[in-house]
Amino acid sequence: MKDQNIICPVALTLSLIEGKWKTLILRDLLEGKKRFGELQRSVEGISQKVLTTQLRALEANGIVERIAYAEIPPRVEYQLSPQGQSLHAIIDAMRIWGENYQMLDK
Amino acid sequence: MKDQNIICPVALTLSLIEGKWKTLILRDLLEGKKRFGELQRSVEGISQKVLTTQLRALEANGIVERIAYAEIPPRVEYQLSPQGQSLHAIIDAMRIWGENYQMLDK
DNA sequence: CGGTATCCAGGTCGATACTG
DNA sequence: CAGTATCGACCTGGATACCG
Repeated sequence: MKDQNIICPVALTLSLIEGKWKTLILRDLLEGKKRFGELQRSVEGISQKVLTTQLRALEANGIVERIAYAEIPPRVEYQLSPQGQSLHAIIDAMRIWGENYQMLDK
Repeated sequence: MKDQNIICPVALTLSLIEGKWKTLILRDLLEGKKRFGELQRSVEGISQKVLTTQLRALEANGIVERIAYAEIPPRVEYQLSPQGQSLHAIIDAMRIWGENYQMLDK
């Protein structure tokens, strides 16, 4: 957790969802529960290591929940926590803003 | 502009406001027009070089406007563009979310 | 299947010095 | 006052190989 987050809640929120991949992961998890392999396919171009890192970070921050089944072969599912679900409105707002922004050319 | 922004408007929006300093700069500019030196004092800890870089990036993306006066000593003011103003709701939403998040300890 | 371990490349940020 | 220039440190992310 960065130092500035203490004084700037905006930076706090942002720190939880920023980065090259987190929004893409969240976008997919907003659709519902997903397995590790599913995420790796839907978040195109991400490596195993980085997907693991990002999911661990989201989990540590209470945004996603990890459910491991004791099976052979192993199965692990990820889903948004209630905290994560509550980001839905913000992500939607950013999506809409981004779509408008795109239409003004650039 | 990153490649994924083409397919993910959320990532597009995020790319414009993320980073260690941009939210802090935007937070201050939401209050109104500011001079370079004012920003450097209110965004505590930022170096001249980085503040310049960040402002240039925000300007290039149409979020802030730069007004230089041909005076001695020089005077430069920065203010949000209409596009930048339209981020207000999103930044507010993130601030509120962050405040709630903080209260759940962590 | 769902990870770790290792090593490396690129970019961002910081410190410092200098300038119109 | 409001920058630019230079150099170096750190950190994120990428490639690849291996593991329970």
